Amino acid sequence: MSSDVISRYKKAKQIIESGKDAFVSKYDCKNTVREVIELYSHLKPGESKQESISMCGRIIAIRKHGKLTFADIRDQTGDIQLYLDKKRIGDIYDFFDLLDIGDWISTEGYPTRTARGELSIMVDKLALLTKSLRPLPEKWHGLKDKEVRYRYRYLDLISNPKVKETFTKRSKIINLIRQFLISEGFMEFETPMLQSIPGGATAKPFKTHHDTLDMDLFLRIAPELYLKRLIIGGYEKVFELNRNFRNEGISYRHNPEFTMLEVYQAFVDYREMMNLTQKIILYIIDNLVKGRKISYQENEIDINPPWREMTVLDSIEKFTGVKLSFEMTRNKVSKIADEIGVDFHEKLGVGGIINRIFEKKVENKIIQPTFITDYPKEVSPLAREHSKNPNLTERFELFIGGIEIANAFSELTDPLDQRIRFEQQLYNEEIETELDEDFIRALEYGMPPTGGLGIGIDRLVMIMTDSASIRDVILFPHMRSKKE
RNA sequence: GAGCCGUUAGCUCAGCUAGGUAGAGCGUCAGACUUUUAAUCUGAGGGUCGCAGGUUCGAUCCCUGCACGGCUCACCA
Repeated sequence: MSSDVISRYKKAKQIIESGKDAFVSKYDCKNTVREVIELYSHLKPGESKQESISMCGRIIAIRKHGKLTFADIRDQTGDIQLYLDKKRIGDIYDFFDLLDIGDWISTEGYPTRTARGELSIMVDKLALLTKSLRPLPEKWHGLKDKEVRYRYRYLDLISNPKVKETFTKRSKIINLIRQFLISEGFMEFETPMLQSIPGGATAKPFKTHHDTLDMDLFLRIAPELYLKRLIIGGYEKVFELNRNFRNEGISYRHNPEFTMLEVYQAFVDYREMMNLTQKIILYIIDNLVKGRKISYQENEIDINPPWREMTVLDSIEKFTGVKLSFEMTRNKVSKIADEIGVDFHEKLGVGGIINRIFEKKVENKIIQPTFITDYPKEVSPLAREHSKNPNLTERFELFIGGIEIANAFSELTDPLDQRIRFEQQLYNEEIETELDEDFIRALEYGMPPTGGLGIGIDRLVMIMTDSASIRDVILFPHMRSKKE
């Protein structure tokens, strides 16, 4: 045990032996720091106001000057300085010697502005709420070690104000999305996270087992097929905003569990989903930051519409100079892929290879908000065939900052076509799963024309908070366990 | 899964080029101090140098393996 910890334990013992509580059960905190700062912003240096203030907070700095001590405390709303004068509060002043940075305290006093211009509380009463037994990371350099920051995120939140800002924004973004969709007449539902056939996407699922039913279950990779059942059931505007799980690699934009918004609306197509996507993101940005320009990593991104729209083929031509067509032979397309250094699975057809070229050569270059359209049917097993070209689907993806943010399509409502697509998918993907007959059955009862949209919330938060890695917008990212 | 890099005091980091069992700042502890806000000044304590082997008279330093992490790639509609 370090000397810091030992000394804190000693102080805690001393406090308890003196008859005080080092871990009290509650306290009625009447004022927040922000309130106090706003209420008394008018005080001039040297001026005081004889009004009693009662606050709670964590000690984040102590500056002792003999018979005078300054301490900064922090609550959720901000930081404020305490002014302790031994002449005014002899016993409390001595008691304060047993307190450390990190301790939670309650305090009462009156507001005053010091000669140096710092709004402070002249302390009359002060009590310990919770003793902190471990030292917090150093105040000036903060906590930098990424392993410690991710493993002990609470320390990261205490030490790095920007981190706290990021997660505050994340919470607001999620709240704004719900607020917007509900105001537009959508209803939020919760569909199974444990599914017997993981569908709605192609990804390796996490497997688990239910003992009583004695059946294998999978953590969902997407809620899609269940939300569509709700459309079939007669709800016309539905959404779900919750976690998906994919048992795949971790990268700056992939985490095994991630948060997804899925929205379905009856009687509309993917063009309307495009409008909705834009409306959601504009609603967020207008309620979150000033203006519609944000900087993401090295780039300035202009969220102000209209957003660019480009087909998959046009975007490939723009960024690689290569002209492709879905009417080309597989031989020709695969040769081109080889030439520009894109490898691909041998089972892929023309559409699959073109999609692969797009992913490898284009995606991360699309910085400004751009809707990419006309995705090949081969890689869109749940999307309706394009009305003008049977090789394509009515689908778009939205890219911002080089990251795929949204994916949407006019939903495939034809159960016969859906069966064929599922069968092709099972053949192509080598995923150990079975055809979801129950979903086909649901489609057979009739799904109205429907537009569907998925937005990757973690990635959207990355863009909105200028975070380079998805782990910076997930509070507790997964780590290997570490023996201590 | 692969490559590269990292792991030294509570935190942030030096030291390793050329092997001789470790330093700084902040924090801690003791003392001084009635207007500080990275307070200041004086002094003290604090280390299994990630873990395990190997080479060596001697390893934080060189070598091997392992653990954990980071970045990049792979995987990922």
